[in-house]
This record gives sequence, structure tokens and C-alpha cells, in this order.
Amino acid sequence: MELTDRKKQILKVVVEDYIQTAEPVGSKAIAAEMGGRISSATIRNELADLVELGYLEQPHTSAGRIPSPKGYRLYVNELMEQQRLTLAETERIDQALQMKMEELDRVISQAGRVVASFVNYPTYMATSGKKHLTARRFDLLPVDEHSCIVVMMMGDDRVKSQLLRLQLKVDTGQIPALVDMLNNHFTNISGGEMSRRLMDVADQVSPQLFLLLSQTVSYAVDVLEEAGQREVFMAGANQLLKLPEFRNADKAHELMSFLSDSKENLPVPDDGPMKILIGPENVNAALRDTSVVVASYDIGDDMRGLIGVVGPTRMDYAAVAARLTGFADGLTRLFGKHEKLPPKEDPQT
Amino acid sequence: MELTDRKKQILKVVVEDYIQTAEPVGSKAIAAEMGGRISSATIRNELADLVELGYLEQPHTSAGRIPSPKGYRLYVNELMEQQRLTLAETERIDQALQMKMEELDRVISQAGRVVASFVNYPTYMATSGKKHLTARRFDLLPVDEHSCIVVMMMGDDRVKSQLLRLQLKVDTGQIPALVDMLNNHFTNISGGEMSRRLMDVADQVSPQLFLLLSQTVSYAVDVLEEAGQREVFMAGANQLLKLPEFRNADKAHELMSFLSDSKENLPVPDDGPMKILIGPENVNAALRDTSVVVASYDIGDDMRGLIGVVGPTRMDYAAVAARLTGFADGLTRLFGKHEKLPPKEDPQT
DNA sequence: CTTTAGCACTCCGGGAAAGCGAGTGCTAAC
DNA sequence: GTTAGCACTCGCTTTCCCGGAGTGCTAAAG
Repeated sequence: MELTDRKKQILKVVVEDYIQTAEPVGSKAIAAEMGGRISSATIRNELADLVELGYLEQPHTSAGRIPSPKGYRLYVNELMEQQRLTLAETERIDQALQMKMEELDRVISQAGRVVASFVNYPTYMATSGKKHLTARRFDLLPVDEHSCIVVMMMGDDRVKSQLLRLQLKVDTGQIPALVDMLNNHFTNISGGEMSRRLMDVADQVSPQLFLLLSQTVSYAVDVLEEAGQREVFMAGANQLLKLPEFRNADKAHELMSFLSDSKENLPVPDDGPMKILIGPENVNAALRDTSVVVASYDIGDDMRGLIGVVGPTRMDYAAVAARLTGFADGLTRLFGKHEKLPPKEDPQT
Repeated sequence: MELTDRKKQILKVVVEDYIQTAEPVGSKAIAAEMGGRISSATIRNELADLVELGYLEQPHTSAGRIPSPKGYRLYVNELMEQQRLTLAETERIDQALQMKMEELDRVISQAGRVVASFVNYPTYMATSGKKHLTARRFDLLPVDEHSCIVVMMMGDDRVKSQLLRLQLKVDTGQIPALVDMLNNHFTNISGGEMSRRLMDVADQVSPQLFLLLSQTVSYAVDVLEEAGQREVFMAGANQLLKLPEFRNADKAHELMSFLSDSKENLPVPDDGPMKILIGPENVNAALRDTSVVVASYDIGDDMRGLIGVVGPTRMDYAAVAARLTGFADGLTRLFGKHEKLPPKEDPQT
């Protein structure tokens, strides 16, 4: 059965009022909010229906109403007005994203902190995709007879490098051959495969070179493994303590511990750019009475990034959704730019 | 005036009892703790003296005593027994530090998380030293006509690299000359100086090369700036909520916000390997009724790392100090090893 | 001079009781 | 279908009371 327009209108008022005040909303307040055109008694009749239908709840007999998860769901799906960011806010977001940073991780964690400060809820960030990262190109740059720089370009165009200390002197003249071998036999394969091939070529080169080769390969394996790992960043968890629903230290502690520990079981938007999970819609027990708004954005190169905001079920969905979309778009743009152009053009300080 | 041995003994019992229970300790409990050899009445007389002298405080007339900051100070300086870690714990620490990680930042933040889980207090980690980082060597590796890898070795032997997308095609043959110029004119100078020199050489090279040069230099400037920045990591802030003194959400929020925001004003051990700051000894207002135990360790290459633990004034100084020292030593060893040897030797998976 | 037992007193913390007030559901009239 | 009126419910805050832990003081004993 469809709700009448007026019922929806009332539901909307209840949700929005409750989002702001965190207190049960009474019939009188609703009547006032709606312009005083209908009396509180009428509202009460409607409220009773809405409770009956499961969209609202009553903490106790003589209290106002609060939205149920079902009520929030209807609100989010139909009633919520898409909030537009003010120009000033859009600018602040763009400005916040004007980071000149090299490392993907840094950019992401920094962005997470900014988002958290914008929405005033705990925010997590992660990346997804990128199952099989491989090396695409190797170089070795001799430094002196005891050390050598290894440079590796990965499948996603990122370049990693490190100084290797050599246990044995290596004849510089042989380096190019070694680089050839690396590029011919150790590119575009998985880390495990690399280790295996290393064994195969063991007897084809001199011991000194083999040592250098194996150092290089194990560096590559480590880097690929580390780069493939998905890392999760958390920011703004302390925001929770400002909320009335988390003034109870135990509740706050429980959720915060979950948030700072869990690397895996945070919600991801399985499809579409944004997903809203309300209370019990969360599979994860620790999130059962919180809501999560999570958006994804394009990092380029088959990878997607993830921004999620965790809050009480009465969180300001419209505001959070708008800001999250703003950031997601901004980040997509940021990474798109990186993709096409060099990171910076301006040579002056 | 020196305290009698018995007074010190009593003070010690009060501190250690209070550290455990967070409740004012009464004369009777002290008498029992001390073996029942002296009566509670005697203890009461002594307690009155200790209050008089400022080592203890009385929350209200008819309550037990709690240590004052001065009392904790005496305890830490003279009374506290140096706690030895059990073999099992030492092993757990060593095991936790068996990380094969490339990035210094990662190692540090990971270590911070481990420390936090060991001591059950919020823990911060940072690095100090390293004021003027410079580039020591450049390389450019052509990839194709639109891109090129820049490799830079810094003063501390770290190597950074990135793929540059070129706006203009560059003649590969001219790259070596460019690398020479970089190595001759842009090494061992500050980032600001680099930008200035870039202007000087503007008319000595072709526009294409200059563009590449300026991209390289601005990459270098960014990296040096980012690398020189001291970054602070926080872990385990949620541990606070378990403590009775932070069950009040406002207090907890205040401290947690301070901890997660402040990058600069966290205590550092100005000399020696470890420093303990008790309550009001903290210059920073936000830390006035907390204590901080901070240790430093050697990263090598003029840099020092920092582990700090923040807790209530009644924190378990002996336990924290022992574990912190254990970790600091472990980290010094870890970095010492990295310094001398290649990061890994074992080529098998 | 120090230690100890005894005792009246203080004050915190918890629990019960009371009053307040916001809000409801119901009835009857419009 | 809507509204005014009204009795009623129930959580929250305040007040009050009481138990108990712990003190300070006094006076006696070592």
C-alpha cells in the first residue's frame, strides 16, 4: 500500500527533525513545522498509522516518534532532496584536493582526513581492484662498487626504486646484461612466478650477478606484494564522541575499536557510485545500529577508490551524500588529471 | 627534607595501588599491603604528613589518598622498580618487529599500532632530525617518446622515482646531457635553491628539454619537501575510552581531538633515550592532566625516531617504560640492520 | 616520642520517592 | 475527515535518605 502524500510529508518532517535534534518528535512540533495548517490531533492520527505501518517507532508510550530503519530507507529513497553544495563548499573541496602529493596512500589518507572534517563523522578510505600487479620494466643504476639502485616500473605505471647494498663487488660492465635478463624473464609475471624463475636461471650467471639478481627480484616481490595489498585508512573517529548516541563510553569504544581494527569488513558499494546502508541493513554486527554512506571513485588503471562515512542511523544522509559525491568527483578528476598530464607544470616555486 | 624510608614505602604502595584501581586508597588497605606490621592509625599519621608535604592529595575530607604529580615524580625517580620484560614478551616484541616493509613511514606507523596494542594506551610515533634533505643524484630513464622515468637519490640514501608524462617529444639522445646538468647543478642544494637555478639555466637548453628539466626539478622539490616533513602517526586512541578517567565523553573527546590533530606539539625527549612527563609538567594545556612517556631510537643517518605513549597520570609507568624501551631497542636494531645489509637476502619464497 | 585502639564525624554514592512536563490516545463535536 | 479537550502515561530530574568507607582526634600503652 502506498502512503498518502501527507503521510510522506509527515515522515519527512519527523526524519529531518530527528536528524537534527536526536530527540523524539512530537505531534505539535510537526504541526508547527508544516505551517500550522493542520492540527496536532490530525497529525497524531497520521503518526499512529505510520507506526502501524512500520515507518516510525515510539520509544515509549508517551513519547514522540522516531524513524525506524524502514522509515529512513523510504526517506533516503524517495523523500530526501538532493542537496546541492554551495559554490563556496565546492571551492573548499577543490581547494582541499589541491594536494601535490606523490604517493597514492598519502593522497588517500589525507583526503580521508579532509572528508572527515567536512562531514563530521568518522570516515574510512580504501582502494579496490588491482588483483595482479606485475613488474613491467627493470633498471639497475650502478652507484659505486658496493651499491646499486634498482628501479622497477609496475603495471600501473607507478615506479618504485631503492638503493641496494651489495655484499659482493659486481662488475659494472655486466649490469646491462642483467637488466636484459630481468626485463626478458621477470616482467609481467606474478611474484611467486618470479621467485620460481629465479631458481631456473641460477646456473646461467656468475655468483656475484646472481646475488644481485636475487636481491633485485626479492625487492620486486616485496614491493608488488605490498602494493597489491589493500590498505584502509580511518580518520575522524573522535567525531563520534560528540554525538549523543555515543556519549556512553562503552558504545563509543566498541564502535571505535571495530573501526580502527577492521581492515576487511567495511561496506563497499557493490555497484553504482554510492551506497547507503541503514542500521540493520549492515551485515556486520558491529554496524547494526549505525549507518554507512559509501561512495567510490575512479583512480584510473582499473582501480577504484572508496570513501565511506560511518554515523548514527540518524545521520544527515542528504548532506553526507552530497559532500561525498563532491569529493568522489573531485578525486576522480584529480586522478584523471594525473593520468593524462604530468603531476605539475608550474616550475616556479 | 628527606622522607623517611617508611614514608617512601607508603607512597610507593599508594601509587601502585592507585595505578591499579583508580580509587583513593585508604589507610587500612595500605597497612594490609605492607604486611600488617604497623597499624592503620600509624599509617594515617604518615599519610597526613605526606599530604602536608605535597606528595599525596585527598579528594575530600573523608576519602583515601591519591598521589599528586609530585608524588608520581618521586615514585618515577626513586621508587619505581625497573620492570624486566619476560622472555615471552621480548619475543613477542621481536616478532612484531619482523616486518618486511620498504617505506619508513609504513614501518613506523605499523610499529606504533603494535606498541599501542602492547601498552593499551594511545601511542604516537614520529621522526625528528633531518632538517635539510637534498638530492644527491639524478637519473632519467626514457620509456617512450611521451614518457620518462625520473630517479632521484636523496642525501639519506633513499631513492624516489616516478614516471613523467612529457608534453613534448624529447630527443632521447639529449637525455644524458640533461642528466649531467641535473647532477652538476641541482644536487646538494635546497629545494628553494633548485627552483632558482632552474631559472638560471632556462636559456641554456632547448624548450623541450627545459620542460622536462623543470618537470624533474619540480618533482624533486616536492619529494624533498614531503620527505623533510615530519609526519606524526597516532594509534590506539580508542584505548582511552576504557579508562575510568575518560568515561566522560567530553574529556575523552577533547584529548582525542588534540591527539589526532596535533602534529607539532607532542612532547619529545630532548635528551637521553626516554622522558616521562607527569601531568602539569606538560607544557601543553591539553595534556595537563595526562602523562606522557616518550622514548627515542636511532633510525640511522642522523635521524631519530620517537615513540610516545599518552595516558592518565596514574598510568603504569614501570610497565610502559619497560615496553617502550624494549621497542625502542628493537627498532634501533631493526634500522641498524637495514643500514648495513641489504633489506633481504633470502631469494626463496 | 611513637604507636595503637577507640570513636565520633564527614562525605560520597546509590537507591527510593516525588514532582514536572512533554506527549499521547480517546472521545465527542464540528 | 478534522479538531478541541482532557485524562493519562512515563521518562527525567531533583530531592532526600541512608550505608559505609575512611578520616582526624584523643587518650592510653609501649
